[in-house]
Amino acid sequence: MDGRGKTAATVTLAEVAAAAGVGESTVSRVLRNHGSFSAKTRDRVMEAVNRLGYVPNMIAGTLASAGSRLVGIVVPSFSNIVFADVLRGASQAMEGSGHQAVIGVSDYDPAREEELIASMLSWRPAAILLAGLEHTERARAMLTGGGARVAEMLDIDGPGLDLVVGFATAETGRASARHLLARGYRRIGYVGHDLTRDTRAAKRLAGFEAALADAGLALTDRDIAPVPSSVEVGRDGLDRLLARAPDLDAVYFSNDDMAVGGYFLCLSRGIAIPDRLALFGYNGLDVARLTPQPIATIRTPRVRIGELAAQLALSGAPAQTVDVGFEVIEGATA
Amino acid sequence: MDGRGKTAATVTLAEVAAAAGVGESTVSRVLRNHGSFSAKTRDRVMEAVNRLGYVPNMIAGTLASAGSRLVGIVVPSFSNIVFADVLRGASQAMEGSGHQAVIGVSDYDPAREEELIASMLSWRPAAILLAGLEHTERARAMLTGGGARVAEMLDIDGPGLDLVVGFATAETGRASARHLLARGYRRIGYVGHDLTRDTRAAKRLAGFEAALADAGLALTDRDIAPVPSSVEVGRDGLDRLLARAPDLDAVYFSNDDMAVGGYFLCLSRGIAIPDRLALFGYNGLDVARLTPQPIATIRTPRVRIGELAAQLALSGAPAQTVDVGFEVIEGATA
DNA sequence: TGTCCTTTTGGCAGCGCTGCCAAATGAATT
DNA sequence: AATTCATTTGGCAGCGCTGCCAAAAGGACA
Repeated sequence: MDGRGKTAATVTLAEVAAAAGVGESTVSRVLRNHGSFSAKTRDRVMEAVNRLGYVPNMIAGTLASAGSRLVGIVVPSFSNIVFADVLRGASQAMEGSGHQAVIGVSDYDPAREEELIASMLSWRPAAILLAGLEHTERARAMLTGGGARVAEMLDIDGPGLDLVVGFATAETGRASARHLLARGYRRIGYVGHDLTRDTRAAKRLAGFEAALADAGLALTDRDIAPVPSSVEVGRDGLDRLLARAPDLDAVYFSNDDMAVGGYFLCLSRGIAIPDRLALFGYNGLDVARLTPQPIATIRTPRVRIGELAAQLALSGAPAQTVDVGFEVIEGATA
Repeated sequence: MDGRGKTAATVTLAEVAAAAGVGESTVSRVLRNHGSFSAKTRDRVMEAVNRLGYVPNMIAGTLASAGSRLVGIVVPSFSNIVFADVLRGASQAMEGSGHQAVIGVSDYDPAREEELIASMLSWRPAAILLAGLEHTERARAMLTGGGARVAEMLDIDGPGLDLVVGFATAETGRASARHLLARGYRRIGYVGHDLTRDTRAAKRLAGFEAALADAGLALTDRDIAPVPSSVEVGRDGLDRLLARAPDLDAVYFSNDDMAVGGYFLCLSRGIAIPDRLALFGYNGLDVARLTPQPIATIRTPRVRIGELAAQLALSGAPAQTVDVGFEVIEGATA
């Protein structure tokens, strides 16, 4: 009554063994290419496998051998290209090694992340990959249980649970500020999105402000919308900001989506970039590189991060923190 | 020697049962809130669960009960927002119902998709969600096995295996052509990306050309780059196309990323839109809606498609094809 | 207090596979 | 032909959980 009609009786390894006239363990060895068996036996087994359309049952295999080939990945969002890139890298690394990704979306909610971690752990994954270092107390406790390797990605500003692969998040904010200061900008504003959820954006801003403070300056004004980042939010945020502080000479955006929105606003309004107003983003997004004036931003090796995290976690590397660095893209908007 | 040290001995249900002084099946019933048990028993069990930090083993549970709570999803790419949206919708629908997504990326390669389907099937998923209707013969055969529900998403132009949720792909191309024709454009070009891999883009173009043919017209020229779509490829494609056919009055792009690239080229070159050249995209992307002139495009309910596909597949709905439709966005570039 | 029915509980046989061990087979050597 | 050693093979006990069934414990009522 649940629509999952078991019409085609599932073929089991035992049936394959019977059909091939060999023992179960022999079939198992052949299928996993593990242990020794004669060429003749292998052919007999493979013939039976193909004839019966046998599909191995990983569930049973995993239970018997303890240790699955699943890798749990929890990201805050699918829509943000940052996580898409990280996932792509991780997928690449898992390809071939026979691992499968079980993916969950936390929607930037630590409680939801905790839930997802709990249910992933119940699949006894070989590793769990997470974004950032901030997790609930209970999540940390579950993760420290020791069952699975843990890799925290993107941010290395703090202590990790096991593997940490990323870059110095606050430092990207500092670097952005230094870039603007070096170019002579002094009346600097900030346009951002929900910082309580996006803790890494908050860390960037903190770094940015720290660098300003080092130069004896402070943000002239800021506009922070309590919603997820988007092109639209960036555009409207800059609009509001300029209404309040028309004499800004530069704006730091919480990321490139936001900055592109700001850029579009300037285009529409005929605001000269960078002479009248400089823009600085974050992420090194494709679209931000291809606007008529490439947007000044910071590029981070996201695909590499996902790849490296998966690689290290699955290869049994010792607990460590890897700094993959970042790169300031000068662009033409600052 | 593989780094997956089982330091913390895994707590089993039997241990919880012993600690709580009840039988195993009682613990199982309490944990799944299934069957009957007294409030007192429940408290005793939960206390033991929390004290021991018990994490249920889904692998064992699934094996015992036959029928997993995993849902396999194969998408062509992570980077394309289309699939990110579909995944988001599917995730939403699975949330709460206790299902987990096992996700694989085929990179638009049917052979790779087949491999992924095979390995997902070995996890005995409750359902498999796929993009499009084109699959290898062997993939179709495996899917028809009956073990899992199948939902093919995004495209409904053809026969499906089980559930099909999407819209008429070729018709989107037709609608785009009709829109341009109705506005009086006659010298129309096409800028596209690798059509052998992206079969849905090919179907759109076929529909577009069919509608032109109905009006006694044909594409004036086309530029098809044998690479994945991107803003850059769209920009460069339009550049080449205009070099060859400077008198075009409108261009149809394979999608919005490409169209945004074309739009940026026009901005840089000072090409007046839409008077000198009209642009038409596909996808209804956020960024395309927010350019100074919103790009004419077609919006498809992608999140809804993922959501509906997962919903139907997991609720045991009968095999069917659902047309969720699409919408022409007039924009300001055509 | 005894009877009957409902609710609650525990025991245990699998689910399909792998890992271990012992047995069988074959090849090489005396 | 007998012995030794390496290779190949099969049997079977779990892995941790669920589903079934029978047994125990309560409750209602006579």
